[in-house]
Amino acid sequence: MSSPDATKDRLIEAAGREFAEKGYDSARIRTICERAGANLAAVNYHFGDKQGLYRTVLTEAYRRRSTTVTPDLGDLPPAEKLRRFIRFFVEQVVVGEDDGEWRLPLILRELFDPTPALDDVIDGWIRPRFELLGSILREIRPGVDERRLAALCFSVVGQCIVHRITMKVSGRLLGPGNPGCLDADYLSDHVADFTLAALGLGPPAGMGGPARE
Amino acid sequence: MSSPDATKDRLIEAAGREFAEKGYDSARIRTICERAGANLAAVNYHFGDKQGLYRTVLTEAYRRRSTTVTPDLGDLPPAEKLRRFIRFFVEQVVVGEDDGEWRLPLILRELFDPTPALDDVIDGWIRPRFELLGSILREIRPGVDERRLAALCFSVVGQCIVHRITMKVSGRLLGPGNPGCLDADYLSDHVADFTLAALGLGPPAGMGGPARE
Amino acid sequence: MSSPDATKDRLIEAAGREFAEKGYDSARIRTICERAGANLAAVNYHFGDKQGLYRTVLTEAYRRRSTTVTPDLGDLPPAEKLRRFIRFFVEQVVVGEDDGEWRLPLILRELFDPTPALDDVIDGWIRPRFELLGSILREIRPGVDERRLAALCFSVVGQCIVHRITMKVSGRLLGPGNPGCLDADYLSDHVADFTLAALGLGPPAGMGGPARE
Amino acid sequence: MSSPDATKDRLIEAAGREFAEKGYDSARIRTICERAGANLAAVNYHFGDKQGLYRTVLTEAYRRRSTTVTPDLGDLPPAEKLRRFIRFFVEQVVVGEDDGEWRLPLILRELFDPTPALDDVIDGWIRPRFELLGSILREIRPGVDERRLAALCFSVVGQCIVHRITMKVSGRLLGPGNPGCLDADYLSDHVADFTLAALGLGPPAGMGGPARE
DNA sequence: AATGAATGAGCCTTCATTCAT
DNA sequence: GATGAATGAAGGCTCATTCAT
Repeated sequence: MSSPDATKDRLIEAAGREFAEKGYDSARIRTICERAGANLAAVNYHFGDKQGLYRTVLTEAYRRRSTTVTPDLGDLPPAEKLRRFIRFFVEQVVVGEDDGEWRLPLILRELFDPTPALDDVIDGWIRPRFELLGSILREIRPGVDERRLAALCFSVVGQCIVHRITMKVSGRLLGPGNPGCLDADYLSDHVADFTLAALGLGPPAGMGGPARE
Repeated sequence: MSSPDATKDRLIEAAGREFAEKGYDSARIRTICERAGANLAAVNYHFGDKQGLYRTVLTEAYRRRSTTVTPDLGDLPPAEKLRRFIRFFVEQVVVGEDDGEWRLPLILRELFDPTPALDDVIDGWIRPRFELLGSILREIRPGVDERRLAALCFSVVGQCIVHRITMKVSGRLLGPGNPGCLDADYLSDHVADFTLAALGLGPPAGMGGPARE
Repeated sequence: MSSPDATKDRLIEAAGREFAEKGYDSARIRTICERAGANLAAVNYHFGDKQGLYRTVLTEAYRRRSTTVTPDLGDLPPAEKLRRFIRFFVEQVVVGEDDGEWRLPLILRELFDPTPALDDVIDGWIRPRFELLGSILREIRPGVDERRLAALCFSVVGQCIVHRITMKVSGRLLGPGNPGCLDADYLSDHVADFTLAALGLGPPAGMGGPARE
Repeated sequence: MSSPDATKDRLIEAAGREFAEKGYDSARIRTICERAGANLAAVNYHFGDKQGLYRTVLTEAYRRRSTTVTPDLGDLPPAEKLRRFIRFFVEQVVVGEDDGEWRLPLILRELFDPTPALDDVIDGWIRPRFELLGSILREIRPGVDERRLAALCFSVVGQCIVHRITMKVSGRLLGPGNPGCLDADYLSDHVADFTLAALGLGPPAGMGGPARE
C-alpha cells in the first residue's frame, strides 16, 4: 500500500515459496495470491500470466542474492578459499524447510525440469558460482584440462546438494539414532575435509572425529 | 494378448517413463495410455486410480532390478569393491534420456517430492544400496562412527547423482567445447579416483589425465 | 449351480434390494453382481442390459406376491373387511429397512420416477389392491360416485404409505421420547379406527387410548 | 447483470427444478447451468461443488416460503383452523408439474433418500408445519398423548402427499373417465371432511356429493 | 490500479457395456 | 454357460485466464 509495488513484491515472495515447494505445474495461483494477500487476478494483472510470474521470480531469485555470490576470499591460500566456498555453499543448502529459503530448491527444480527461463538462471546464478569454484580449483591444479576441472567442480557441488535432495528422507533412511548430516558446521567441514584430502591437501578423510582441529 | 497381463505390463512401463519425465502431478494418464496402446479407462481397471498406478510403478521399479542390487563383489580388496560399486551406480545414473531408464530419475523425484509410496522405495531400493556402500566403507574405515559413515556414503552418492540432476544443463553450462562428464567410463573412474584419494587409498585426484593407469 | 437359474434368481433378489435402496440411476450393476456373487458381466448376459434387469425385477416383484394380493376376506362385515385390508397393507409398509422387503419401496420409487415398466406394475400390483379396496368401500358407501370412491381409497392408502416415506426421519422429527407409529399393530389399528370413524362406522378417533377394545 | 447475484439466483432456481425432477444423483449440473444460462464452472465458483449447491437449494427452498408457513388462523374455531391448514397444505401439493413448484417434491425426495442436508430441512421446514398441525389437533383433542397426536398428524399429512406421489400415475390407474382428485378445491374439501368426520366434528364422509354445503 | 464475476479447456474418474475366450 | 479384460461415453471438478467495472 505504501509503496506502489508492495503487492508485486509480496506476490514474488509468495510465488517463490510456492514454486519451490510444489514445482511449476503443481503450484497454484490461488495459493500464491492468498499467501500474498492479493486478489486472484493480481498475478495476471501484474505479470501477464503464470509463466511471466515464474520468470520474474527466477530472475529475482538470484538478483537479490547476487551481491553475496562471491564470498570475500581475498588473498587466502587456495585450500582456505575452497573451504570457505564450501562453507558458503553449504549454508545455502542446509536450511530449515520453512525458513523461507526457496531460492536454491527452486533452482534445483529448474535443473530437473528446465523451462525457457533456465538460461537466465544459468547465466545469472549458476555460472558465477561454478566459475568461482573453477578458479579456486584451477589455482590448486593449474594444469588441469577443462573436462577434469568440470568433474572436480561437480564432485564438490554434488557432495553439497545431495543433502538438500535427500533432506526429507535422511531421517527415515538413517534411523532415529543417527543425527544425520544436516548441520551446517558438521557438513561443511566434512565436505571440505573430504575434498581437500582428495586433492592431496589434507589428511585422509573419515579417520574418526573431525579431521580438522 | 499373448500374455494375460501384457496390457498391464505395458501400462507400467509407459507410466514409469511418464512419471519420471513429468513428475506425478504433471503426468497425464491419457499420455500413459496412449503410449501403452491402451484405453483411457485401463488405468482405472487395472490399478484403481492414478495413485494405485504410481505405487505399482514404484514397487515394480526396484523389484525388477533387485537381482542386480548387489554387484558381485566377492573377496576383492575393499578399494576395488568401492570402485566397482561406483561403476555400478554410475551406470544407472548416466544413461541416455530416452533409453527407457526411468527408474533412477523417478526415485530422485520421489526424494524431492515424497509421496506415501516413498517408504516402499526406501526399504526396497535405497536402503540395500546404501547399506552395501556403508559396509564397503566400513571395511576401509573400521572404527568410524555412524554419523561419519553416513556422511561418507553421501559424499560418494552425491558425486554420482549430481550428474543426473544437471544432465540437461551441463552442456549449456560448460560451453560447446567441453565434452562434459556424461560418459560412464570417464565419470566412474573420476568419482572412484576422487573418493579413493580422499580416503588415502590412491594418489591425489585431478593431476591431469586419468589417475588410474 | 444346482438349478440352472440359481444365479439369475440371486441377481433378481440382489437387484431388487439395490434398486429399492438407491433408485434406478444410482443403483450400481457392480454392487448387484457382488451381492449376488456373480460376475460383473452376468447382468448383461442374463438380462441384456440394466433396463432389462429392472423390468424383470419389477415384474417379479409383484408376481411372487400376487397370491397374497387378496387377504381372505370371506363374508365378513364390510367394516371388518376394511380393517383387515388395512392391516394387510400396513404390514407391507411397516417393515424393517433391512428385512429384504424391497417390493413396496421399489414401487414407491417407480411412482415417483415412472419408467416404461410402470404400466406392468400398475396392472399387476397396484390395480388389484386398489380395486379390492374400492370394492370394500363401495360396500360401505353403495351410491358413491367414482371420483369420491377414488378419493376415499387414496385417503386410506395415503395414511399408510406416509409412514414408509417418513420412516427414516420420523425419529428425528418426533424427538427421542416418542415411540413413533412404526409398529404394525398400533399403526393398523389407528388407521382403521380413523377411517371407520370418518365413515361413521366407529367412535371418533383419538379419544385417548386405542378406540378399539 | 442488474443485480449482483443474478446468476447465483438463477442457478438456485434451475437447480431446484432439476433436483426435484431427477433427484440428487441423476441431476446434471450441465443441465442446471444450461437452464440458468450460466457457464458449466459457475456451480463450482458460486457453491464449491454439487453438494454445496444442493445444500443451498434446500435451505433456500423453505426460507423463501417461510413467511407463509403459518396461514393466518387467528381466533377461528379449531375445526375451521384445521380446514384452512389442510387447504394451505394441499395447495402446495397440488400444482402443475411445470409450475416451477419444486419445493415440496424436492423435500419428498429428501425424505426418501436422506442426505446430510436433511436436518436443515426438518428444522426449518417440516417441523414448523408439523407443530402447527399438532397444536390445532391438540385443541380438538386436549388430552391426547404424544404418540397418538403424531399418528393423527400423519393421517392428515398422508392423505395430502399421497396425491403428489401418485400424481403421475393416477390417470392411468383410474381410467380416462375419472377426473381424479387433482383439483385443489375438491381435494382439500375431501381431506378436511374426511378428517373432521374421523374426529367427530362433521358428518360421515363420502355420502355422495360434497359433504360441505 | 485493482477486483469480483465468469469462462473454457482439460483432467481424473465412473460406469454400463462389449469382446474374446 | 460364464468370465476376465477392455472400452467409449459422460460426469464432476480444477485451474489459469479474461471480462466488466
